[in-house]
Order: sequence, then structure tokens, then C-alpha cells
Amino acid sequence: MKLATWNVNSLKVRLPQVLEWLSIAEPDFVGLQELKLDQDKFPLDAIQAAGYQAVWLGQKTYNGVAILSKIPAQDVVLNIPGDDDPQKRLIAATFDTPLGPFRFVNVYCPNGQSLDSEKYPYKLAWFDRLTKWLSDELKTYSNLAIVGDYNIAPADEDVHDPKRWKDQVLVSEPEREAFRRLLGLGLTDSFRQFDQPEKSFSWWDYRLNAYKRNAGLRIDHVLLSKPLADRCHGCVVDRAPRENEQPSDHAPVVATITV
DNA sequence: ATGTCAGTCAACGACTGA
Repeated sequence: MKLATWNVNSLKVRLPQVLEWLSIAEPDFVGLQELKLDQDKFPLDAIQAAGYQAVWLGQKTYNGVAILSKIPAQDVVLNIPGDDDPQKRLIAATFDTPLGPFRFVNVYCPNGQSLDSEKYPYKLAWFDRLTKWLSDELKTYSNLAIVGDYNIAPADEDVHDPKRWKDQVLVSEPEREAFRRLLGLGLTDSFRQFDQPEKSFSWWDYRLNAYKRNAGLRIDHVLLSKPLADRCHGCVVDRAPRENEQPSDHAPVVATITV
């Protein structure tokens, strides 16, 4: 069973690349972020023609998240329950799998902009609400994965140049604490379950030839509850789509679970 | 400080967010 996350930075622009990647990678469950399209603009026909079902939460211009799957989604949740946040950043669904009910949560966490921006406390507060809600979810669902663009590089090894990035947004200690609090619920960063190449990243700025210089960050993650982490036998960044013409600035991350 | 995308608005070049 393959679980994936990919920030596509406009599904409208990236749709051909998403369809191509689905046919090559054949993931079973995919979380997409930054759709940047309104709810009624989702390209459902093309996704279905590629053999996938979809549930999504669209927003014009900004944010927007979707789950693509080979099997139907149940008990769909849109945004953090009880949240009046107009920003569309979370979608969750349950799937019937050979392992039993499988809860798949897909998040586009706030960027934060900079430490002195009002978007920075918004980001930290958003993580607080996410963590609170997720602790309840984990009581209900033993098989839970939460994937997405967290906009946090958890450790210096996830940063191409830790000195330059020290105390910057995406890397700052309060953000890393928020990420550790998530893990503290009993989740595992599946990428770090395995030996990985040094300087493994999932996002590279469009500017300054960052991809060619591998000047990136690892900010896209697949977190797994204990029963799933025990069955996980691989997690990789798939850099191939980042080499496309007109790529997203993020690459997909794919974890493989034995069923 | 900078640079590069994508989207909007409104009218093709500004702006915002990442």
C-alpha cells in the first residue's frame, strides 16, 4: 500500500504532471496540497479517468487540499472540526483496507512567512488546534497516517544550509517544538525510519537555481501511527516530477506499507 | 537584498503569497 503527499502548487497548471505521475507511481492514497482552485473547479473527470476517486476542499487562489484514492472515501472531514478558519487546509477520510479502517489525514500547514509576521503566531496556533484534534482521532483510529506540507524542517539535517536558515521561518525552534508535539501523540516520521541519502529534501525554491544546487528543505512528511509504522518498509522523496518542465516547487514523498 | 513562479484584478503590468 503506497501513501503519498505532494504539494502541486496549482492543480490547474500541474494536472498533466499529476496524471502522468499517478500512472507511473501508482500510489493507493495521495494527499495533494495547494490546489489553488475553487471547489467547483476541481478536475474530477480527469482524475477519475486516471482510475482514482477524489474528495477535496477547494479555495480560490490559495490553499486547497484533496485526497485521491483507488477506493471510496468515508467519514470525510473538512478542516479542523470546530474551527471557523476560512483557510482550506485539512481534509481527512477513512478507507476500508485489508488492515481494517484506515484514517488518512492530509494537511497544508500554514507557512508563517517570517517570525515577525502575524502569520507566524497563526501558524503555531493552527498546529495547536491540529494536535488537539489529532489526539482524539488517534483514540478512534489505530491505523492513521497524516501526510502533507508541514512547512517545517524538523532538524538541521533537513536543511541544506542550517547556518543560513538558523531561526528562520520553517526552521525556528517554536515550529520544531510544534512538530515534536505532533510526534509526541505517538506518530513516526516515516522518512527517518530508514537510512536516507544525506541532503534529502522535498522542496526547493524556484529562485536562484535552488534545485540544481540542491538548496532545499525537507518540509513534506508522512507521519504514521505505531501499527502503520511497524508495517512501513520504505519512504522516499520522488524527485522525478521536480525535474519536469514547469514543475511544482515540491516533490512527492511516498511511503510503502505492507498489507 | 534578491529572485521565480502562480493567481488575481483588471486590463498586460501591478500586486500578493510562497
